[in-house]
Amino acid sequence: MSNENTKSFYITTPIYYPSGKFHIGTAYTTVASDAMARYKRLRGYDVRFLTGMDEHGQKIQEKAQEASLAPQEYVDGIAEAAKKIWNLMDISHDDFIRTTETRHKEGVKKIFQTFLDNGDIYKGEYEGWYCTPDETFFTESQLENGNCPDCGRAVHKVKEESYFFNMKKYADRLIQYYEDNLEFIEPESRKNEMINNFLKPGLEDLSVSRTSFDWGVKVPGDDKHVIYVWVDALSNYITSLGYRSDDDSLFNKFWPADVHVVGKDIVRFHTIYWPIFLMALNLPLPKKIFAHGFIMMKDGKMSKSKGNVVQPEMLVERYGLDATRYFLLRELPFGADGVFSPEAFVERTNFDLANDLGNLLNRTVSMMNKYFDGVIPVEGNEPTEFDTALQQQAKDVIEKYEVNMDRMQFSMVLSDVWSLISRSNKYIDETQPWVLAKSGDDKAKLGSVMWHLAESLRQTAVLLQPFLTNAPKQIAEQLGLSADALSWDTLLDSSTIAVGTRVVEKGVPIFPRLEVEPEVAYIQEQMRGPVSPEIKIPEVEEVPDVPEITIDDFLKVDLRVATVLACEAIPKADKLLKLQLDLGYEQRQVVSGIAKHYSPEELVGQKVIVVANLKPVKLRGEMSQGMILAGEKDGFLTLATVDPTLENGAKVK
RNA sequence: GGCGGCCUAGCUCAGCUGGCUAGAGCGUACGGUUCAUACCCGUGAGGUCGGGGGUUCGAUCCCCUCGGCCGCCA
Repeated sequence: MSNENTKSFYITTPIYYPSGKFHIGTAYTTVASDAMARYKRLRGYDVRFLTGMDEHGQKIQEKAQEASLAPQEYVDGIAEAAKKIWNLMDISHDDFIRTTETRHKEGVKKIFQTFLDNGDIYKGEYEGWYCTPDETFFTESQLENGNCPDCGRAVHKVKEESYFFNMKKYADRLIQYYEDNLEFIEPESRKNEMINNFLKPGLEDLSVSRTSFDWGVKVPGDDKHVIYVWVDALSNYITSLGYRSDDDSLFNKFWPADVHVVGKDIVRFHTIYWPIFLMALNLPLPKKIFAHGFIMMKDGKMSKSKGNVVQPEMLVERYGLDATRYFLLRELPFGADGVFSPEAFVERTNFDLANDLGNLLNRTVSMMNKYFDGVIPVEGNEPTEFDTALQQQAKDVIEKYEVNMDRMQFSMVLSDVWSLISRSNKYIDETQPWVLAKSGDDKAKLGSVMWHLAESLRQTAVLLQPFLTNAPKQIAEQLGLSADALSWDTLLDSSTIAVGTRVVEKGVPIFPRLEVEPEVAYIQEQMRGPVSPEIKIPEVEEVPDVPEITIDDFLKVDLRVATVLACEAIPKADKLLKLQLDLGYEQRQVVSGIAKHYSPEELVGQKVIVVANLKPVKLRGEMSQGMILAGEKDGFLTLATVDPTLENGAKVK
């Protein structure tokens, strides 16, 4: 252990943006990174695991204002909530960086200054369209029907002085780096996307400052400008290590990072901008960017309006942390999207944890007590074919485990570990200990069977440590083993279980079996229910400045009640639905941007309000004669409803 | 519209550079067992590997094409 050649391992999660809640997707990223960090520690690496919060930006400034808080107070509250949930999830991070901390801000200033000094940054003028709620800029051509392509809300034109980073200068070097480091971006498909969509067509310079708000790090020597999100946020990976501070020993030890774990939505920033910033700083690039997928629900993405948001706290509180972590890491292939369903969660917990693993431990402990007064017997002298098969399985699993762990294929690793658990259950059937117990003279043979079971469970416990944070300890406790018996080095050391080790007298099931239907119903209920009050930020609806109109202006709008007769999606347009409406006096077709909020089926038969005298327009090749009204909140659209007794064609005023 | 990916048993998915009777889990039918959390173990049924064409001695795996789904970009 006291080896000065100990290898280091630096792993990071993204720093999360305080949008007011931590759903299960955020927990997923963090738990997966945690599993990797724990594994590397288990293997003797000197690990540094970083997570944190991205606390600057216009949106936060506004949210704080709405909540009548200073921005700092606002983010302080959320940072506390974040720390609380990571504590709940047993996240073993070594550091928690907040971009509002001095250590970070000082680092960012130095980094920006270097870019300026080296001529990588120049001052220019930015022109584009800005979506305030999304805090994103768009070019003219990116807009959809003149609105934000992400959320469909109105955008406004902005033109401001800005600093730009000259990306082109480093593009070739970056491509070369991709080629020299084939495993830099995983999964590989993400790399192809970056090359085909950004690098091949040529990089555009990146705007790296803003003057429209001031909640951020000021540009050195130009207070009007705030350093914009990506330079600020990405730098956390090195400022947290004390890069260019008085003490940069951590930086020297841990940089370059071994892996930045990110969601697939921010791959571009981590595989293009971040490496280029590092090149401009003349620093080595991270070894790997691993992009994981999203947790989807059966009916698509999680959203409040669909009532399918899963809060990790809810799962942990009712089913325990291990069951929650197990589900996330086992059910979803790391790197691809996966689906959460209450049924799958309950079944995984029952089948894998309760029936296979929990029950194996329980029956083993029970037999030790029944046949050997609770003392684990010694290994037999001559292994039977069953013993050999069991041990071989363990060896095979360990071998695959190491390979797949390095590839961060957590679901595969767990599946392999369960093949050892299954093999152990089968081993009991093969050896039939209860038969051996009856024929008194096979005591040694029976003892050997018991030893093999204990050993196999011990190995399982060792292997599960990166994933489950309680079960391995519980297994060791019930078997009467010390913590030392769970170190990686003991995996294949058959002398680890000390002679005379005594198991607990009564093994309590470590994973109680769940009743399927009530629990599925419970989870569904929670998903529908009000968002947990855990992190409640008072929200005040933004009241936009809209000029007053007269009653005459209003009467120009011909609003009519109509019934949706038919509705279908428009191919190649994921936001648009084509509706056939009955206005009483006529039928007409309207194209509406609500596909993300309503399915065609649920709209048929609905009464809606139509702007009947809107100038017809062609959208995606389809005529739209009018517009249906919907209310919007946080990007979610809800149709304006009408009393069903109002007849089609009735005027609304 | 451009680039890329996917479509394998009822369900969710494995199948590396083409080669024995195409696999796993769940579900299902039947059987075994009792140490155990009504758990565990075994056997069977079930697939024209999206459709069509091609290359090859041989293709789920390569090429072309059609259809459906998805990702990134525009």
